[in-house]
Amino acid sequence: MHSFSNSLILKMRLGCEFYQKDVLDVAPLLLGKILVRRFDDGSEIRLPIVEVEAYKGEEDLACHARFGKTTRNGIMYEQGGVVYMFLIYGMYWMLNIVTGAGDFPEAILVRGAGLYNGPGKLTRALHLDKSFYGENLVTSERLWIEDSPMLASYHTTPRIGIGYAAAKWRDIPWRFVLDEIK
DNA sequence: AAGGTGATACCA
DNA sequence: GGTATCACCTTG
Repeated sequence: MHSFSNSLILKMRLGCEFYQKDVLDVAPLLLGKILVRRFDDGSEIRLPIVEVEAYKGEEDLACHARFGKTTRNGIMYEQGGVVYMFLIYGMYWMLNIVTGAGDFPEAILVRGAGLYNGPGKLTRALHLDKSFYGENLVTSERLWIEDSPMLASYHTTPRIGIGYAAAKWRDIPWRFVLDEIK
């Protein structure tokens, strides 16, 4: 009875309904969920998500959609549950989870999972790159997120690396960080 | 404190 | 076509 529930609950992939809500609702819910990367050889890396940031709409002056829809950010306008990848500083691919019901650009940057503390280090460790642009987390065989019964507290701060944005958006506390377990 | 690195987006 | 701009990480 105990082992039964372990294997069922701990390996439950999140469905589209999880992602197709407001980005500010989904972002904190993502903390503690298990990011799973499956490689061609069948091996898997499973890491609890510990840090995320929300980017919401064209009026959010820190969001890539602030100048409207382009080829790069187009996937942000899709229904939640797909992946938005972009390259930054010529070296690092950023992993973003698109959320919402569609026709509105919003996504969550995954900044940390497991022991990987930066968004660039995480994608390097998981071998995530441009080929994951548009990947569907509900159906993909190589990348998805699983539910976790973990209960955890978190705190919020302003987002990182967006100093160019007007104060209102620079200071808004849309970074969500899992509290350390002591 | 600063440099490496390249896709994207904009202008022309 | 050219150029400015980055949701970073490492090294010193």
